[in-house]
Amino acid sequence: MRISRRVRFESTQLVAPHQLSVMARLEDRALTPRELAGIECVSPPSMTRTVSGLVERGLVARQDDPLDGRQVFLSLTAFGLLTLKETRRKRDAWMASRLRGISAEEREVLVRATEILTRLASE
Amino acid sequence: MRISRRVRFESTQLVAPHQLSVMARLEDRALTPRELAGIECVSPPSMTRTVSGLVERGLVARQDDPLDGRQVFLSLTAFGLLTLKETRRKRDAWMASRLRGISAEEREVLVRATEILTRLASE
DNA sequence: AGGAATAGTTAGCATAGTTAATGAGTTAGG
DNA sequence: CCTAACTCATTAACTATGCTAACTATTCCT
Repeated sequence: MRISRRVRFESTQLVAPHQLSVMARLEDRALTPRELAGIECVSPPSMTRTVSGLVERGLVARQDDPLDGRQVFLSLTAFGLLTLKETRRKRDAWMASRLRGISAEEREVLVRATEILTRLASE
Repeated sequence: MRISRRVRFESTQLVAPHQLSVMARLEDRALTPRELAGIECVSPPSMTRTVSGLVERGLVARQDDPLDGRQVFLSLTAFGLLTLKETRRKRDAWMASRLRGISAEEREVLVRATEILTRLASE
């Protein structure tokens, strides 16, 4: 929890972490709110609010599904893509400054740990 | 973020994670709200609320500092200690079930990664 | 003795999560 | 073919946890 809070604090303030996570999901392809909610382990209403914030700020666009009137497709706008990249750059700059202080061998440990945890979380 | 949410979800619901973290700090020795706020990277008012919740539930006790009337010492009650241990037991049972699925070598990677991240977060 | 600093709290606000209920759209069965 | 049941997204109302600013009480310092 402490590490998570610390990272949150240090990360850029441009876009909140959970918003950034959603934007990253939309980088590859458009998704529906329900799909996003499932991926992010959040209820659909939560995702609605998160997405609404992004839409208001012009980072994400809603598009009706022509085949299924109930559904909505969400995708990054050009501005959203730019912001995603910029936010990543800033966040990575902070992280890189921390990682410079540790050895290559320690970095490798973190890479492997991330793989293991990602696998455990997805099971 | 996703992993953090997942752990939160799977953890026992007896005590919220940030409350548990505070209780664990008090296991060794009594601390003041301010000290706890510093350790947990949280503002003093936030810590007041967290602690108040624990006091209301009989898990933590407030004691006036006889030497400095401004200060308060916080310590675990007997019930608090019991709850801490029980909550840990449940949480560890879930975590253990996940860790059973990975190799001893992978567990070692996680141990080392934790050490590295703890060091980075404390700098 | 009196002003500055410190500790804890209170009050008010923001964010992000939840469940329950609503409305629109789709699908399937009689 | 039309109605009943389901699905999707959203809204409403509530909870939890963080923050800053302001307040009270105490201590420290000159």
